[in-house]
Amino acid sequence: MPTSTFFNLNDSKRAKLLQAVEKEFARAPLSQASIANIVKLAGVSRGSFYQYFDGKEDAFYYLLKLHTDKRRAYFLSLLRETDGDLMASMDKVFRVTLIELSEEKHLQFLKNAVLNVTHEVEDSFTELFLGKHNEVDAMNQVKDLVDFNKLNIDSKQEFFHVMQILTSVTFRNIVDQLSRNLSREEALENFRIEMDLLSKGLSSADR
Amino acid sequence: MPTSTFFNLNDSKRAKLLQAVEKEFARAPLSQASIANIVKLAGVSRGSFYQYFDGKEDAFYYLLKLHTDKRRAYFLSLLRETDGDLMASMDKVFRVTLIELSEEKHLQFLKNAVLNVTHEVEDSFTELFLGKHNEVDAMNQVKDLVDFNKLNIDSKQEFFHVMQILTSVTFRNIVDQLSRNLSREEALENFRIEMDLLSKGLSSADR
DNA sequence: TTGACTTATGACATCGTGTCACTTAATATA
DNA sequence: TATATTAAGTGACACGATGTCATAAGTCAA
Repeated sequence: MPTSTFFNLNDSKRAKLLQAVEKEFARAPLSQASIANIVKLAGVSRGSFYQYFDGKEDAFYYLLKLHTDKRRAYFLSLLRETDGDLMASMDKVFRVTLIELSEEKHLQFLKNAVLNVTHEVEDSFTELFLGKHNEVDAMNQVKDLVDFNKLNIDSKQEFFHVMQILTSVTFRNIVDQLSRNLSREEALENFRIEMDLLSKGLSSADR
Repeated sequence: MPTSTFFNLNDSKRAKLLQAVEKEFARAPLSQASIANIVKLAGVSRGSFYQYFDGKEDAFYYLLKLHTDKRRAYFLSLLRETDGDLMASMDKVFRVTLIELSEEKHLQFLKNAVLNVTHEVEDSFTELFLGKHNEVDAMNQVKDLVDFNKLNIDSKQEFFHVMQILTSVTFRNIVDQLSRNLSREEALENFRIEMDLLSKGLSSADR
């Protein structure tokens, strides 16, 4: 996390910094981004950067967190709108993310993030839906909203795994769309097929 | 891919090189590994290294490929043994991988690879089961072996997506085991639950 | 004004990368 | 065998990036 010094900054300076960080991480993936570029863009000295952040990873993950926090809030609002229909909410969030990825100005940053996904990044996306493993609140928040009757589960313990599965598959679909440059229609169709398969089950024995 | 010069090397020298590469990537993840260490371990000059590989990424992915090729062959043999039972084969491959990860000497290298998974690494693992997207052969090899009657699919097109789903979920379970340091029992139990859920379907509506 | 504390700076030591002119070895050719 | 040609091996070097540190500048309260 950024230091308190960073959060003490006045709004405009903080914003300028974040803008510079985003621009650099949009230009290049984490491993190739350079602090020299960030400080040049932000118009601050190299020393200052290290007073705000631990290093470029710190800046990167903070920025990513800002993005995922927003999406997470959106996901929760969807759960409310759909009376806790998990599959429907997941479906909607996927669609909206696809559209945003092909439009919004943050595209290139997110693309770099997704395509160079490290374990931490993937976790960060998992948090999008589940919240931190230790942050019991966040997980419970989702739990409270979901209508379990719409799900084919016997115990509440299984719910956690349903979320794991849905997150893995959804995330993979997003990565696929970006890396294989699928059209939006193709990506949506692929996702629909996989959600159907998940709904109805993969094994004929269980029918 | 390594250069032809590399493949022209005599066996012992090539082996020594690969050993050095593996040792360094076991010590540190891709981004922190250094070529200086590799050449020191292998007893060759820096210039030579660049005559064999394009850079450290090249060496890393080549080594990873050697590992996944082996596992892929094993997966195919399992499909033969189980008369094309996809779920059972997947289950077995997961179990065996877990055991190997906690025993074999390659543990640390694979751990570093898995935990710092970039998109390419994940793809590489997907290839484990599916083969390269362009390598039609490999995908067909799997297709030929799988008993479709055991799967709840209407078309052969859906088979591709079944594989995608199973791969994502299995891969995520392996990552989880390593990153959260689960006991083998916990990891197996989690995986069993998720495979069951996948088999029977997530939605109550489809029952 | 002084002192205490926070913020800002950029030069610097250190390390890693990729290249290149050059040497050495191997192989072919006459 | 002598010579030409091609392949393999080398390490010094230029370049760029990182993280630190001594020092300067700003802020605020007594």
